[in-house]
Amino acid sequence: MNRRSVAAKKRAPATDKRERIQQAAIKVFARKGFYATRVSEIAKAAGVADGTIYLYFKNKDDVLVSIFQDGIGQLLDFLKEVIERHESVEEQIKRIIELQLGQLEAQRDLAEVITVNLRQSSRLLKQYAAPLFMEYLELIGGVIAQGQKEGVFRKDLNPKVAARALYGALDGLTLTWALHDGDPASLRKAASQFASLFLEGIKVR
Amino acid sequence: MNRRSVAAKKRAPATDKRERIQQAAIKVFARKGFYATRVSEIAKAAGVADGTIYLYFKNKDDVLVSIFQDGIGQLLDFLKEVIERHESVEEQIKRIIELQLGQLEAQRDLAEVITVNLRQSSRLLKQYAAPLFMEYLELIGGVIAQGQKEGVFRKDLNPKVAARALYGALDGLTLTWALHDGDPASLRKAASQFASLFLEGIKVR
Amino acid sequence: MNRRSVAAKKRAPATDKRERIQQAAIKVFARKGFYATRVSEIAKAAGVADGTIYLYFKNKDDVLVSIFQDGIGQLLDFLKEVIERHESVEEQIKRIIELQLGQLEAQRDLAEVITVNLRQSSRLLKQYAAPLFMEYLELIGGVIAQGQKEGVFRKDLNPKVAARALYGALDGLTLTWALHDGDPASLRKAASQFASLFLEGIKVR
Amino acid sequence: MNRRSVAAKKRAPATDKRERIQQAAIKVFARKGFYATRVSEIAKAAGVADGTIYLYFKNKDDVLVSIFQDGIGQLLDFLKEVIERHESVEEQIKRIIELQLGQLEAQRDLAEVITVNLRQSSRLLKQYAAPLFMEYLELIGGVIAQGQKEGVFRKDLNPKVAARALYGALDGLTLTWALHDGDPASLRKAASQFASLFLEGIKVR
DNA sequence: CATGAATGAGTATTCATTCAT
DNA sequence: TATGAATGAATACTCATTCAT
Repeated sequence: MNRRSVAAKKRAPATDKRERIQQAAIKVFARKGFYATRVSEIAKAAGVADGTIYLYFKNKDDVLVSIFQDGIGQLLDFLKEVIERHESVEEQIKRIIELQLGQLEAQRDLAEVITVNLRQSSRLLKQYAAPLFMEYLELIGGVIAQGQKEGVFRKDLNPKVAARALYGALDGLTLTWALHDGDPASLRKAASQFASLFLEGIKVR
Repeated sequence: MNRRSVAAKKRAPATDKRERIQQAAIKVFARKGFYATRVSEIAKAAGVADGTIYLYFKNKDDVLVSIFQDGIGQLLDFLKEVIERHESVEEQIKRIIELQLGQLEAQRDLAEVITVNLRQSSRLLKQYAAPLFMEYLELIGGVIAQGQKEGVFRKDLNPKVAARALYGALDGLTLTWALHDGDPASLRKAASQFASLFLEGIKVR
Repeated sequence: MNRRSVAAKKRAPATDKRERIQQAAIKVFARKGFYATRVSEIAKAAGVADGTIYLYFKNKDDVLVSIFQDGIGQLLDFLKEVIERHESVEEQIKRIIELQLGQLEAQRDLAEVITVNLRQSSRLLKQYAAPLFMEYLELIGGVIAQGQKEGVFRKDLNPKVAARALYGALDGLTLTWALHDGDPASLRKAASQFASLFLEGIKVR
Repeated sequence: MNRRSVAAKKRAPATDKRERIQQAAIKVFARKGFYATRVSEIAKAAGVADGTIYLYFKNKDDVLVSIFQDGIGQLLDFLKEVIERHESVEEQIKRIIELQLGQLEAQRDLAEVITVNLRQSSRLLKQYAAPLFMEYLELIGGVIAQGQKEGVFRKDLNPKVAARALYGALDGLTLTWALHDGDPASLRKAASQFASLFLEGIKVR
């Protein structure tokens, strides 16, 4: 404990700074886009020198990737929790929807970075985002497959297709919300409406 | 026909070259992404000199925008046609889904450019894509509202939310398809499955 | 005669066009400067196609050089006439001053092109302008030397120095006039005042 | 002294580099002209990287303008000193002539840059040079006006015209010297001869 | 003679990254 | 760890010139 806190004294400020840089980057990326953002702008927004960024990240790409990984990683953790809680699959789907939209609602800038900026480099998208994406989609697909096995969800739908459609719909709602609206209430309302639409569509009648 | 060929004598070569540049750009953009693509690469792929591109487009951005505008414009035209044909709203939704997926299925590179590359410049996305995008969404929203008026679709769903979700789901299906799968059959199958899911979810019971 | 007029039918329009291009170039050069002027702008101002300019001039430099040569050439011709008229040297100096200022007063744009634009290319200045310049200066120097021989002008002044100073003073008056004033009357008044100043300064007392 | 060296610790290297770039630019501009000079050539001559130039100057234009401003600024400072020393106006005129020619004689390249290169961009000339130029002319004009008030100089000459002619003559002498001669002695001799010519011409008899 | 579409060499400027302090 | 001055590779775009018609 003592050792940890001693170590913390040395690590904490560093972690702090890393996070400060990430937060600054999220803000600037959201406002100007990844390519239009200068490393010096991130540094300025984070209150550090340009060179300092390279002490915490390999390069500019790495800053974006780390933001995505941390963001989607958190989402994955939450998702796993939801699934493990053994609720009904129907309830799980509801939670997934609330989670994805709710998570981002709280961090509009992060939402824009993940939905928009990440696509700015096909290379990054394919290399880093896709695998995590697939993991996320597979978890959702698993829930749907489980629902089919339980006889709750229609069996004539490919779970992967349903999962992709679900994710895409949520991404689309987030995108238009992030670009135009920005009102938290509207996103929450959209979430519940879409949940109803999706569940009615997928449930066995 | 005769008239067309007469007109062609003056316009065809120019239009031809413009289109050749666009097609070349679609290919290169899809492969390397917008920002990573060099103007000289587009020129080379199109078989023209670098400077020639600037006789047909204002700048590199303009090339991307024109691709999107022509692509989405075509989609809009088809969509309007579908709606005007006075089919049932249910049928219209089916056609919209087939249309959007079918249109892109035929042009995988274009699909990737529109779903991925366009988001590479927030500025372009907001400035040029958003308006056409909104028009597209409004047309879909109109179909849904019409269905509600006819008593066919549930009235507890906001047409705009449903439209965005629909578009997003299709975009998501296209994205994963363009990035991973690429098999035309799978996209068509996904289309019919998703149509069923969406319609079951939105119809009045 | 008949043959000449027949030939004229073929040559006249050509000469016409050459001059039209020169006049157009003078206007545009004066307004935007040599380097900032596009060949296409000259073409447009002259009402010809870009390529046509290359039928009458070797290149863009050649257009400027030809303007200078024709302008200074005319000045040289007039100057020789003045000297040959056997007036008193004092009278000749007066005429030179009136000539240089008067010639340009009538063509303000040409004045700016010669005083300002020609210096825009050191290469052109050294290669084409300098020799003609020297000829001009030598003519003036000759007048001064003649005045010294006649005992009218002070012998303690190097004729070359006096000639350069005379030319420079006139150039300076023209430059400020072309850049700021532009009122013909003021240039004429300046001419007579400077003539008085210069002659009083050079005459033997 | 001590204070200067302390300040130097922080400022000197920067100022040093800025000046090194200016000196290099003067050399290259004089040899090749402003437009024909590549930024990379200046950088190479100054022994810095291309990008470094942009840490000290806004752009290529700014390099030229700064050279002129520093050069003419120094001349203005000296000129004010001369005038403040309360010498006779006649003496002041002599000093002005010696100053302008002497100043440049010591720096032939700077002379060529100021007399030739500066005119290469009408825009720069009008925007940056003209104001300082006018200040210089007004100082000279003031000396002449003072001489008229004292009854030493002829009152039938417009002080502004006389000042412009004086400046132009000196500029002309410098120009031909910089382009052809280059012998310091000849410029000094020309200075005294021209001073005599000008003063004899302007003095009341 | 005249055209103007096409060419492609040529360059100022930016900005991610480094490294001496 | 932190800095930020210096680097220099990399590239969109321009525009004088050509040449097929």
